[in-house]
Amino acid sequence: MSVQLPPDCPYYLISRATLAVTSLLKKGFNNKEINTIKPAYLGVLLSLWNEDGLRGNELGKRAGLEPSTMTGLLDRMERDGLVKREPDPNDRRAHRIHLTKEGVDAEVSATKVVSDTLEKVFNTIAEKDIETMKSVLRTILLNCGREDAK
Amino acid sequence: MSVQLPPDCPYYLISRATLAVTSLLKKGFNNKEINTIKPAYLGVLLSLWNEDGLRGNELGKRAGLEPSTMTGLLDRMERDGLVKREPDPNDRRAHRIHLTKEGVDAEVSATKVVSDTLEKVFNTIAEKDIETMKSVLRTILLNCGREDAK
DNA sequence: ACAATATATTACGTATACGTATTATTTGTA
DNA sequence: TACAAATAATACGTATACGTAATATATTGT
Repeated sequence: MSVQLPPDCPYYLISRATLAVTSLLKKGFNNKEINTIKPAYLGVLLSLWNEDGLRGNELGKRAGLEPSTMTGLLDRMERDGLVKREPDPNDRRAHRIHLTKEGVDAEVSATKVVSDTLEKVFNTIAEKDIETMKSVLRTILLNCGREDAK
Repeated sequence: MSVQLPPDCPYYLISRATLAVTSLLKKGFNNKEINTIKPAYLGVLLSLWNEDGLRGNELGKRAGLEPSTMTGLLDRMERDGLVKREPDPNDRRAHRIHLTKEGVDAEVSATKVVSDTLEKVFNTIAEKDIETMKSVLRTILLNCGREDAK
């Protein structure tokens, strides 16, 4: 494969698309009753809305993030009042991450922002093409030696 | 479109794929004669190898980056000896960005790292599926209100 | 010609993510 | 059981990218 100029390079397009969608989500989270949520919080929130009290460890795995990334992310989420770290009674190395009331209450409006945004971004695209893209992206992750690809 | 859990969400997959490929490129640039190149430099370098002496301004447009992002990027590239800012004789607000000898010389080995990496990442994927993905990504950029989509 | 506007760039603060090193525990094994 | 190895988390430095505000210079419209 030859090196292509940015606008034709798949890597360029993937990078730009990531930034563009992230930027749209950020805007969505900025003019609502929920202005404490940031795009990076979503991976954690989705996991916790589904199952509260997971370890930072486990949250990182589910979101595909390194442990050292989780530290700062959870710092910001705690600062913004969405979660609280609690000591794990069974393992003194670990913390359990619990949603605060605010974190729980954010689910409805945050979910709406996310679906509205994804709707806007993806609704003009044929379902089968999205599936093709997802499959290609999973293969890319595998080829990069990632387990995240499931 | 409903909010999907991370491993099934196209946005999650796009984000992870971006990080995974970037990480692979970074590794490629780390055990070679060229250890000053970082993935983010590529957009600038590709433009300058093609046409030296562009403005920071123009480089940002071609790479799809904000002007304020270019400042830091060019700072690091100058620090790493790849480019040099020169005053633009026709416009005292502007700079022309010129490759140093090291920047020029890096082309061959850097291009090799990039093609080897992209080869590894994409070669198991059918060409038509890559094209489908690229087309979907361009539509995503358009739906996000980006001009980058060309 | 000059005021208003636009453009090129930088400065600064923040978010996001990594890698490496460190600390505190827990687990597994000799 | 003692000690090595693994695990959970944090600390720290760095890269990457944005947005907003500031500065300097050009361009435009009157």
